[in-house]
Amino acid sequence: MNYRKTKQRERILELLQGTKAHPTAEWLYDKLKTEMPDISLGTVYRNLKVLIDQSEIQKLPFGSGFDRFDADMSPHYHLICEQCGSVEDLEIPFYKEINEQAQKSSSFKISGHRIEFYGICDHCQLTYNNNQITN
Amino acid sequence: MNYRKTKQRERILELLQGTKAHPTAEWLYDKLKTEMPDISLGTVYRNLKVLIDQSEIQKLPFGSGFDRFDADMSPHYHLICEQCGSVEDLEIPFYKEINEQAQKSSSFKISGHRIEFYGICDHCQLTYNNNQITN
DNA sequence: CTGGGTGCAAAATCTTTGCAGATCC
DNA sequence: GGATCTGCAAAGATTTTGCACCCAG
Repeated sequence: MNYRKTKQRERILELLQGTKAHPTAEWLYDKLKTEMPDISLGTVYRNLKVLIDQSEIQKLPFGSGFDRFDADMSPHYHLICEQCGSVEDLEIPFYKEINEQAQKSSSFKISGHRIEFYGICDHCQLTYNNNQITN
Repeated sequence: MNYRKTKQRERILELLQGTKAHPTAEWLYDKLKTEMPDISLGTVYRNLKVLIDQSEIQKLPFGSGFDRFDADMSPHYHLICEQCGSVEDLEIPFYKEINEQAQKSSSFKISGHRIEFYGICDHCQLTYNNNQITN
């Protein structure tokens, strides 16, 4: 993609760089509407995608995708395949201590944590090269 | 809530206990439809909620909620307030080594990880008691 | 000029909910 | 019998996309 420079994208990046609020698309949209009354939410989403592609920002995905459900209630971590989206359990010990370590650096009252590892699953490792070629 | 025993809920729990796939609601719905052709997605979602309330299962939330965006591209972790949903950066060193440790226990090709800490933010700690009473 | 970008609105995706009838205890 | 549950369908909530016009390079 040969991206151009636009006012909208420029301001979205500036807003994100100027806040610690980890904004949602809606938050950015509301801010921008005061200075560009005609801007649309679609434009915000499209530009966020471009900025991610340019590695200017990152997405913390809480919203898109599917919720998943797990009958294993023991504390454990998950592996997520970036190719096919499959989720597996990771068999490593649960780091209880990490909560206390985090607590030292924050005024939050920390009650728990969650770790997800990202990578490529067995099945996709076998077919990955093919996919690379055909994409 | 005084929950009853129903075929639908029973089977949803059995299916979740019998798989390592970390299913989505849709996956469960599709499986169930072969044995209960009239079951609805709404029923699946409602029962998942009940099972969570009963601590029989847990939700891995990738879908509900809002995506958030962050212009800080350095590897870092996040704190999420369970009361108000606000997100803050956590100032602790990034554990690069944890990827290698996880790699030893998995055949995934691991490329990264993400940690989120859950707790109550400063502001909500101040108002928490009030909320408890009024809720 | 021309391909990328925009606003608008409709559509897509995932989840929740109102309602009337069915079911469990 | 009455509270809980169900199927159905509509509504919510969030994100994506088609289209016609616009604008940066």
